Amino acid sequence: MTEDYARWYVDVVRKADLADYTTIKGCMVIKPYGYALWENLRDALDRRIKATGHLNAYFPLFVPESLLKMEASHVEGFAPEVAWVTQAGQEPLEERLAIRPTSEAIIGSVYAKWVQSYRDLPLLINQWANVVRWEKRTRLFLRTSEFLWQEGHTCHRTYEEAQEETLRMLEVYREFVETELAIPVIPGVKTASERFAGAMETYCIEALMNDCQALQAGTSHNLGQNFAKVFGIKFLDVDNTEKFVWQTSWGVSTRLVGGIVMVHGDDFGLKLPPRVAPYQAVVVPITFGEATKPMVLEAAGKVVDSLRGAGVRTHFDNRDNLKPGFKFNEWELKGAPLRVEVGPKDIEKKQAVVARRIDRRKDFVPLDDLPKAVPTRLDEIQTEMLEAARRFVRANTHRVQSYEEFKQVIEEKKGFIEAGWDGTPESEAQVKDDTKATIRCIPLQGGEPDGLIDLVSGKPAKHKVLFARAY
RNA sequence: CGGGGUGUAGCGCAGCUGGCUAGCGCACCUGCUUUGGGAGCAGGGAGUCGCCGGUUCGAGUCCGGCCACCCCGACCA
Repeated sequence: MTEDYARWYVDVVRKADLADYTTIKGCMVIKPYGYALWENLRDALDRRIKATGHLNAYFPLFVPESLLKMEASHVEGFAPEVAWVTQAGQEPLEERLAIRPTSEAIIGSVYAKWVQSYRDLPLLINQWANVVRWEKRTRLFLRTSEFLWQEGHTCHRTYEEAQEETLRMLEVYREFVETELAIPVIPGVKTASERFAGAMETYCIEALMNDCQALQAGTSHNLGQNFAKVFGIKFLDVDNTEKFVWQTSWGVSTRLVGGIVMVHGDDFGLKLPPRVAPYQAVVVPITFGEATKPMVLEAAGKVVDSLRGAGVRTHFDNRDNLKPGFKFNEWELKGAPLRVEVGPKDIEKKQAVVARRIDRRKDFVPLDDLPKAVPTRLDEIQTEMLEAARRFVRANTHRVQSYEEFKQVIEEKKGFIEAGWDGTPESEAQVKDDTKATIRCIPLQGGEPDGLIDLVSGKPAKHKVLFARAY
C-alpha cells in the first residue's frame, strides 16, 4: 500500500470485485458486489433526500447545444469535457446534442415552464442519473468518463431560502457520509477558482484519504439567479411583481465508493463500513470430511437464518470446493465487517468464532447470543471506523509557520495544512504552481483569520483555509 | 494533449540474434485424497500471438503503418 498507492488502489477495487475496466476508455463496469455497495449507499442518501422534502424525477440524457450554451460561464467550464451526439442513424442532427455533464441547463429549461407563482415554490427535486465527462485522465470510481450520481435542483422564492437549502443539503451530506460511510469530512466554502461553473457560491465536504491526499466528497451550490435569468424561470410574487427564482444544485457520485476504499482500506484489502456493506456478516462452515459435513452445514445454515432474522445482511459461503483459509482471505479482501465460523468443535460447545475485519481479532460467541451480539458488534465497528478515520485526519492536519515549512510538509507528509490566505487569486495560484496543493475549502467552522498572515504575500489573512493535494 | 508502457488461453506472464506441434503459473473440467488461515496428486479442455501490410523457404519473433488500453503529468466530481 505504501510502496505504490495507485497500484494498491486499483488492485483492491478489482480484486474485491467492485469494478473492472471495459473496452471503452475511461469507463468501468460496476460489478454486482460493487453495485450492491453503491445501492446501499444510494438508498441511505435517498432516504435523507426525501426526508428533507425532495421528490425524485428523471430528466433527459441529452442537452441541446443551444441550451447548454445559454449560461456563458457554465458552458465555458464544461466545454472541454462534453461528449456530443451529432448523428442519428444515417442522418446528421440539425443541432448537436450534448450528453449531460450535469443537468442545470436541461432542468432549467423545464423549470421555466413549471414555475408560475410563488405558490409553486420551493420546487424541490432530485434526480439519480448517469452523466458523462470526457476527462483526460481517469481512475476507477474517482474519475470515470461516465459516472452515477444524484443531482438535486431546487428553486426558491428568496436568496435566503436558497442559501438555507444549500447549507441544509451540505449538512445532509456531512451527516450521511460520516454516519453511513464512516468518513469524516470538513464542510466549507470553495474559493472562486474552485467554484462550480455558473454558481454564486460552492460549498463542499472535503475528506482525507489514507495516502494523505484530499478528496472532494460532495458539493452544494447556491446558483443565485444565474440560471433563472438565462432560462427565464420567473414567478409572480405575493406583491404581484414578476421575479426570478433563486436556485441551488447539489450532488454526490460513485466517487464516494472510491473514498470508502481509500479511507478505510489496508494491506489486506477493503474494509467496508457495516451500514453499507453488501454482506455485514459472512458465515463460513468448517467441514471435516463427509461424516460431520451435513451436521456442520445444518448448524451453519441455522446461524445464517438466525442472523437474517435479526436483520443482518448475511452471506452463507457454503462453496464446497474451497478451503476455509481461502475464504477467510477472500472475505477480508472484500471487506466484509464480520466473519462467523462454524465448525465441529464449535457445535460441540454451542458457539461460533466471530472475527472482525477491522483488526482481524477473533473470539467465541455462544450460538444463542449471535442474533444480539452481531448487530451490536456491527454498530461498534461502524463507530470505531469513524473514530479511527477521525484520528487519522487529526494526526495529518498540520499548521506551519512559513512558506518554506509549508512546502516541506506538503512534499513529505501531505495531509491538510491549515494556513492563512489573503483572499487573492494570485497567492492561491502561486501555491498551486509551487506545490500542486490547492485550497480545498474555507472551513465553515474555524475559517476566521485568527491573526494569521498569508504565507505567500505576507499580508494579513482574510481567512484560515485548508490546503491539500487532491484527487 | 505531452511523456512512458503494454497488447500471446478467462487472468498474470515467458518466449533470446527468425526454425520443428506456441509454453509456464493461476483459474476452469473429471477423479481420488483433503478441509480450524490462500490444499495435493493424476488426467483434461481452452490460442486468428491486437490489426493491416512488407521482408523471408519459413514471422509471436525482423521492418513499416494503424488501433486499443494502462501508467505518469496539465484539465476536472
